[in-house]
Amino acid sequence: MSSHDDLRTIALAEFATAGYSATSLQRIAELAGLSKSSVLYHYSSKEALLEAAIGPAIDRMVEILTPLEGFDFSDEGRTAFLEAFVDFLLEHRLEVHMFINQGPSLVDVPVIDRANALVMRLAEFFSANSASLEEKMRFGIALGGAAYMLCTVQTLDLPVEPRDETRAALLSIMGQLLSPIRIR
Amino acid sequence: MSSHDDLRTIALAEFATAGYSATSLQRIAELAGLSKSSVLYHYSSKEALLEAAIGPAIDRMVEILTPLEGFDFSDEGRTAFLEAFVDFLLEHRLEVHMFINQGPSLVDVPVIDRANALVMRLAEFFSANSASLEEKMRFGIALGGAAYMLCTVQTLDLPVEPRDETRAALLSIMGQLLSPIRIR
DNA sequence: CAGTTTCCTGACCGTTCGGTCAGTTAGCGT
DNA sequence: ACGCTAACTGACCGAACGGTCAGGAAACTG
Repeated sequence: MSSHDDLRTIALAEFATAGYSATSLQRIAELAGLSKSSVLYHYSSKEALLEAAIGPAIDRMVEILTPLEGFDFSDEGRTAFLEAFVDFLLEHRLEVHMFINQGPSLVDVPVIDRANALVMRLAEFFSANSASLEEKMRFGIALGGAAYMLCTVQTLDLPVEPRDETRAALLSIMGQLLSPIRIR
Repeated sequence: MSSHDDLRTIALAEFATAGYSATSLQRIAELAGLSKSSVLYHYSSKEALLEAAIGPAIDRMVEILTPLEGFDFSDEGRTAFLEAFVDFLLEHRLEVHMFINQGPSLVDVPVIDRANALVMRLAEFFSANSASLEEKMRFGIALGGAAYMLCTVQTLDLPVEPRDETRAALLSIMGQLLSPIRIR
């Protein structure tokens, strides 16, 4: 893989696990086997590296969400969206963990503002119709909980494989949390 | 309130919202209307301030958890524990948010190691008997989700008052997530 | 072959970090 | 009046931070 892509991957992993502020360019350079100057050759600043790390995931989620806005979440398309959402979480768990847990603390960084706006749009989408307090709380728990759980698999002794089983379980849990109509 | 307690409160709020690494002693000093030297007069180091900020909450959770370990979570004491757990989350939401979301990134700090050990004990307690993958995932989502949601109330347009309603809703959601036996 | 571009580097810069220390001020018991 | 202590401060320190810059090595291009 090219140094350029290497750096993006390494930076994403470090930003997500150690935190953006706590991750130095020196650290990323060492993990990539390069000098700090080389990191700044490929990405003009630390912020540019952050943009490269999480920007594509934000764009992808916007792609998924945009055509659905305006439709009711309780429509028949709900299951299909839930599957797309869960697959997105599984594929971009590091990115989601990043802008969920560090978004509020990194305001004024452009790419983070985009991420925070996306989270707001998601919240509005899920609570589009008659959202009670509990339903809003359910959305917050589902989103923050999935982001946390998917990045703490090793700490909690959770196997990430087989992927299919993880996906099925996550679908079940998220469906239960986000379904506006529940069995009492 | 004394400067000593002021500093603890301010530091906790900043650590939880902006992150430990991203919060400077200078910043805390300014919020408290003191000089950085005064902060280090009351607390011998930044780590000591962190210990004062989240240590008591860790001790309190250990107090709640310890007498229950060894008992099955599905016993009749389950509801009582769930209520105590939810009340703990509501009272110490900033502290929980801190060591849930920054715990993995601050290893080798003694008080954080204590927090991480506590999370492990909690996980083992909840999954004491026959925990399937999905049940472990449910625990992770419940814990991380509650920590996230309770600290993102303003972003998600969630009212923190009335407290009773929040508590009841949280009890309902956490009970549904953590109950080992569910309606299929 | 010469010229250009790509990739990479060490030296260096200004700033901020956590932390130390000597010293000042104010209150309080005697 | 005195000394003692708690609260607080500015000056200062070495280290690490993000970032700049001039230049070296290698590969591609005419």
